[in-house]
Amino acid sequence: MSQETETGIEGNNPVLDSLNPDQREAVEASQGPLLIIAGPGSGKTMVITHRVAHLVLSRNISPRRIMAVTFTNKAAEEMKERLRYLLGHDVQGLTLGTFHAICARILRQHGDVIGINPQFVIYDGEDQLRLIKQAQEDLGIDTKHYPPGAFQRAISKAKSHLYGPSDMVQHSERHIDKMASRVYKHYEELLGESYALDFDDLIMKTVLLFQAAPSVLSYYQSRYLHILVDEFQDTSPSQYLLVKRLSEKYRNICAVGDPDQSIYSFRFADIRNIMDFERDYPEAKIVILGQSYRSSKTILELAQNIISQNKERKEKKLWTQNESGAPSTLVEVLNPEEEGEFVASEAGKLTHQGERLSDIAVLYRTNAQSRPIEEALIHSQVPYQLIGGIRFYQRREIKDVMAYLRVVYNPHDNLSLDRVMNIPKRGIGEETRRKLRDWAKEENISLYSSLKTITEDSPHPFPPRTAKMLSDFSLLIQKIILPSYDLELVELIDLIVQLTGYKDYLLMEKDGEEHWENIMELRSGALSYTNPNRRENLASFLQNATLASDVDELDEKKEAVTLITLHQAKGLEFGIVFIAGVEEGILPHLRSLDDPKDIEEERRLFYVGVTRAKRKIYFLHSILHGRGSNRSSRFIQHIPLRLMLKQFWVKL
DNA sequence: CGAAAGGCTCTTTTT
DNA sequence: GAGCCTTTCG
Repeated sequence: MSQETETGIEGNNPVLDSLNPDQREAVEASQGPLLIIAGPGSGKTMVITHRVAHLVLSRNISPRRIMAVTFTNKAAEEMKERLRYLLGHDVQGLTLGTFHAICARILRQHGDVIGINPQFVIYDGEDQLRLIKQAQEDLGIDTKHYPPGAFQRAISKAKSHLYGPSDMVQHSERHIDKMASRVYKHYEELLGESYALDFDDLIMKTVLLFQAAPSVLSYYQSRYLHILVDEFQDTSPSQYLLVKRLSEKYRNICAVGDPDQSIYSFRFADIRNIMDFERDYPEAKIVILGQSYRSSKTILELAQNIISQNKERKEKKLWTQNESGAPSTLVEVLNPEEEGEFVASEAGKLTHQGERLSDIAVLYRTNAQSRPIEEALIHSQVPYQLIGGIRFYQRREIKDVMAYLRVVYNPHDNLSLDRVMNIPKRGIGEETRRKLRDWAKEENISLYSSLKTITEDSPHPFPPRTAKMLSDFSLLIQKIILPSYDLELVELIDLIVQLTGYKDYLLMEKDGEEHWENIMELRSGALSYTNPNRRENLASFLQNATLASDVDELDEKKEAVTLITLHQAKGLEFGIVFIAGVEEGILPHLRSLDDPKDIEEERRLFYVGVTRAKRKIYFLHSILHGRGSNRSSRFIQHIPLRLMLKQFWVKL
């Protein structure tokens, strides 16, 4: 995939010479708001990177004065890498990262203005759910009748729109909304007591900080002469407001995205942001990147054929100078197991034809679909790498150790302390923990503080045996916390594992070895944290762990088939792409069937999948699925034969 | 009151 | 199959 210079004049500007006229325009327009609508494979990442390089090299703008927001940490890393190449040295001072990472940094630095402890910990979805559950219990709201997940969603939605608990009921008198508002309010109190923020808080509180402290806002506004936002179609209202505020002074905001690839509405991303952009910045320059350097003509045409069926969209022309390429194939198999077997067998054939496994991917709608494919690949000894599923940092044993580390970092993190209190099992059960929570609440102190006051002759509400267990645990935590300031991160992990007997605990259970190996992997990850400031090390280790995404783990060079969800595949490309489960009920997903808007999003998701491919796509449709039979997806109903062949696959 | 074992339900996508 | 809950035993 090499891109030729189209100017015909051999320049000496490595930042501009490799670009086509549209890309070049997008890179060079360095004054005022700019909206780049970038079709799949149109060199979007290159444009953003070169734009930054151009600002630094040709416009003499200090990297310190540029902010670039990416969708994943991996994208940020890659961008850093390419900038290093273009500039010939490391970029110093550039603000580059995801919304969450950038906001976390701002809040650690200036959050104290609105009462945020700079040592805050970040709660992920699971932590969030447990805390909401606790909030419900405190309020006496039955968690069975009112599932915590529903409140979690409601709260996340509110936060993404910058609504506080009281805003929730303002527009509604419904019983359930009132209840949600109460849960939200108490959940906030619990977060505050633990010096914790959830994902949505990172964005929301940053906006609130800017509102409460104009001087802080003005500092950042003056600093950031240029702001770039990638994947703009997937920003939430709070994220959009954030960049809008930040760019108010210079109005040099560059938004890059593709409405046809908007697939995160469930995370409250709002496609309207990209429309609002033109309204909010009427003077905005708009550049459309329509030339694809990725896909063959056949694939691009097929993709257009699919996406053009969406009603809610603006037509945009895509073209390519790539060759026509082979038609794609719709493969009908019997069941999901055979889907896997087909992939395994075809991957074998493809490698014989000179394809590399690293250039093959299997895309699917739901994580659960990966299993039969994995099994077939294992059986046929085809190496693969699975992205996502049960994420590394989400595994129980990893979260256990991380919880200990969090307690060391911030002993007031009640949730983590509560988690760790009986892991490994040390006789402090559910009932005792609840009693301790209630007691701490009465005394108006943190769990940690209450734990420390328990001695033989101090007043406490526990029977002697239980009190002994609690004070023993308290001493154990002291033994970890006290030396922690003098220990390397790895030594700290070792100390935790050793003092708690965590290894034996793990090995007692089934698959213990496997779990223990994960701990060892965590340990080797900790080795790379070599900041002489040990607190800083711990802080960034914890933060990176919670903000890490699955795609960050992807290794493009690895000689293995990549297994990945359609959502996570956004932004990636592969020579050969298999899309599994191209069936009604899976793609489009069952849960989207009754809302045309959701169907359109599913179609965009399918479009994202299709446009990952450079040379060939296999659509897999298994006729039998779980309990019943499935029709093939409506998304492939009207694709002409010259673009897509049909094939029945029968296992030999 | 805690731990272990067995039965139950539910399962979209994720920073 | 994983997490959640109930049951039963210590």
